[in-house]
Amino acid sequence: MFITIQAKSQLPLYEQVVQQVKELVAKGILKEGEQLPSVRELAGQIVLNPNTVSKAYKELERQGVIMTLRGKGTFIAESSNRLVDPGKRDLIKEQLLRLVIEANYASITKNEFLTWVEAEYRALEGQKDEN
Amino acid sequence: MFITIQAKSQLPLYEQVVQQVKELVAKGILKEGEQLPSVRELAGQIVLNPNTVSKAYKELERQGVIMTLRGKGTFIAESSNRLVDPGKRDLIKEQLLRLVIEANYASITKNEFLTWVEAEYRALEGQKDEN
Amino acid sequence: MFITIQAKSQLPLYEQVVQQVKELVAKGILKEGEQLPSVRELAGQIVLNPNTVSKAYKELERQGVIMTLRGKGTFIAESSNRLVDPGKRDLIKEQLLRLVIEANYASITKNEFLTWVEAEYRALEGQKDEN
Amino acid sequence: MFITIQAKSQLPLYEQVVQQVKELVAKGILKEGEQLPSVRELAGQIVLNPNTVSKAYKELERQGVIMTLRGKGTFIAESSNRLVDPGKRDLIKEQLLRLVIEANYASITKNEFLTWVEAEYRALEGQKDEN
DNA sequence: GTGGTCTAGACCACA
DNA sequence: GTGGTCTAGACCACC
Repeated sequence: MFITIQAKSQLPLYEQVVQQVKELVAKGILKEGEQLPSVRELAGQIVLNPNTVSKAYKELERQGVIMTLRGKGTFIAESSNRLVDPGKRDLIKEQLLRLVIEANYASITKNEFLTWVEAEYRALEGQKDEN
Repeated sequence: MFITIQAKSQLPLYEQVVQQVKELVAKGILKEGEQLPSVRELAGQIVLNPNTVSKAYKELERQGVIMTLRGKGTFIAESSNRLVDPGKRDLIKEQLLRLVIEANYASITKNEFLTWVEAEYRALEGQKDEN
Repeated sequence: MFITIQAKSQLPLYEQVVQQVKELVAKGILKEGEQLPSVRELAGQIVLNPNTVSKAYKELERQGVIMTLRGKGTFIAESSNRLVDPGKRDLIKEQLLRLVIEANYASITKNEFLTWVEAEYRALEGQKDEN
Repeated sequence: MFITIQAKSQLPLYEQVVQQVKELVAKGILKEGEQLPSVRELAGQIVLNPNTVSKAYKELERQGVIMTLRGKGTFIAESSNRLVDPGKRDLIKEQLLRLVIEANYASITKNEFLTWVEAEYRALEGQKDEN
């Protein structure tokens, strides 16, 4: 699992784990049914408090991205089990508005911004056959 | 001043004020030199504690979006005085990556996402003659 | 009277007037016995509320830099009448310490700082025969 | 942490904290990575409201002097992260001019003033090996 | 009237 | 435990 944590980021540590697992799944690097390292194992690898990793796993499970089989371990769930929070679309649109305004203040042009979006979607689509 | 606060949002109240003022300025609805409502006045309008509004104004001043004249009030600053925090571009790119992944999980297609970006940039450019 | 006011400065407007009059006196541009413009006159020139100018004159009078002759006007006082607040030396030393630390954080070298001091003292000494 | 607050000073309490932390860092007494006392702890020590200390820490963080790790505490930042506000040099020069004029009125000679500057710069350079 | 500072005390998310 | 946010209410300097 290639997860890197930045202690200084404003994003909570457990959220960083959540985001990166979701990114790895979206890119097809982690595939359905694949087993994740245990909480303690991952906590050791990325030097985090196990409670923090546990919180990340709980959130991932809530979203239906992973599932825990008691006594067996944690696995990537089937994509059909994913949960999309109601109002998520609106929330994303709202956050996008904020981001565009901030980009505008940072003198980032529309074209530059669009290029970024394209690049990031392309990174996802490359290996995304099963999503 | 058309500012609306959503108590339920995860975004801090003072940040909501900051964002909305920046949006109004970016859209040209608030113009350079224009006076903002006083801290107490705005606090009354949007039903917030004056300290919270004050915090928002302080942050806006730090970013060079507004300026305060002692004893006189608060005004929209010249755009040349704007301050962009170092590393802001990278931060935006990072947040955009997160947003694209979330959009992907919410089944928002690339085209849809791009359309949103275009629309929001257009809303900014529409009235931005003097900025 | 060559006085310029910067509305944006954090220094109070009346203090700016006080400082600049003291500077003009220290440089010998305003000489003992010379008459100052009236409060209203000066307020008109530098576009300030007369109350603000009045406050500046009161402070200058308190420090013994100027004196008011009722019905006649306001004049530069004799230097022997000047008042130095007790503890002023310590206060200046303290402020200098703050300034040196700030200079240090702004990457201003000792030599650069010393050069500035020399230059500013020289500007005062040039015409200062009667101080 | 040797911080002392003077209630009578014209300088705001939180600014006194900011200045003194910057002084301790500049003198090398507080080193990179070192942990600062918690907001509540320092507030208790110097008998201030935690909010006031928090405000000081926020300002120090804004200047890149310290950094906070969520849930962990506050630490001295790497000196490479320091932020110098634009126009800071000019501001310092301006304040220096004011100080020199005040010194002049307080009968402080150029040599005396220069000696003070030298002494204070020396106090900074003495222990600054790793900055 | 304006904004700036400070206190007191509450609640919350994060680790 | 940590810092972050918010409210309520007070006092002050400046204009």
